[in-house]
Amino acid sequence: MAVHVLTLMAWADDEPLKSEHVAESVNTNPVVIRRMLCELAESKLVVSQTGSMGGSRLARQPEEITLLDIYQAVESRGVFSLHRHPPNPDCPVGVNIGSVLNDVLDEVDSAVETVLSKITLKEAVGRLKPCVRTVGTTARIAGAKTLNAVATAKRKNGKEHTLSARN
Amino acid sequence: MAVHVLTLMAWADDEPLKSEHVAESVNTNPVVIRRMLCELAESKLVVSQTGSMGGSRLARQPEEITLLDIYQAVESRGVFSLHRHPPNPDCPVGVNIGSVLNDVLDEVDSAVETVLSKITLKEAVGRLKPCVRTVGTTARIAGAKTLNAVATAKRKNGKEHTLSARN
DNA sequence: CTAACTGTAACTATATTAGTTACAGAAGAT
DNA sequence: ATCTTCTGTAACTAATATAGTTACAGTTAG
Repeated sequence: MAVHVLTLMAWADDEPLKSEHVAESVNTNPVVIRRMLCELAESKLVVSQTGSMGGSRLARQPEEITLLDIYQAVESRGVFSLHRHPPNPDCPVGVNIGSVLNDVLDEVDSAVETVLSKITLKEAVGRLKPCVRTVGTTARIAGAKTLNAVATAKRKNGKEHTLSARN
Repeated sequence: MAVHVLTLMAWADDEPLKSEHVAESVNTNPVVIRRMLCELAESKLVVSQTGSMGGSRLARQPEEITLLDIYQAVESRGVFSLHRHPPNPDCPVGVNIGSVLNDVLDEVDSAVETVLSKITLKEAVGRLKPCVRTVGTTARIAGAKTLNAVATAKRKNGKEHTLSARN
């Protein structure tokens, strides 16, 4: 989800976006977005401006933000987690399995990080654009204003709920 | 946790283990173990025998089971998941972000799978043994019987709860 | 000063997983 | 045959994590 949010901002091209409008695109609540933006701000990925005409924009250029940066900013735990209760210390396997698993987890994590570090936000937007083009070039030129319009249009509809997601 | 269970079995060297004893080592409930064992049995990683003197053992040799096999048997969803609700289809970014993210998710998943596929159960046990040796060689020779003894010893103590885990 | 924003606390809702109790059925032991 | 010791599985409760909601204080442009 955080990737979605930052992609929006990269797409809006330095125009500050309001949490309400971002929420419309992500199809969620503005507060959820603001919470996430706070995390992203702590990691210096976005800057927000309070007050009227405020909003959030990227703190760096899209080519200087990788998916790894985003992942580290919002994801607290690693890819997998260990036992919820510690294994039995009286069992020869139980005592030592933890350190073995931790080594494996470290290997997995660093593999994931390697993949994510190779993808920048700019690339993500690039992967997006070929599809967007089919809608028409006006959307691209309009930038942030388009999002605004979309949000306004959506506001009059009821809510709907369907699938599942975290990024 | 599944890795823990299968490591126990590899360690027990083809001796069938009872769910109750495995549960003692993992420090959880026998039913939780049996549920997991059922999943592992569906994936043909273990075989179980009902009835008295029953139990479970590995269906293949430890060197023929990788952590990827275990991961795929037990973990239903990929490493990350997508939006819990679908993004706004009226937003140019919202419509297309899903397919972009799916591509990324696929890359991440295959990186994880590559790492896991390179580690066999036999190796996991090997990483374990240097530590176990410090306890004394008797434990190693005793095999399944040792687990039994450990379980019996533990049974008289109260319960305790502390940390966190999934594999 | 006011309107339009963000930041954040406090709470509720939902989903996933673990743990528990209970019991039917399988197979060795007698 | 039947008792005992196991697995398999259903049905429920508990714990945890995340999302969503409401509410409001603080900030800034006009």
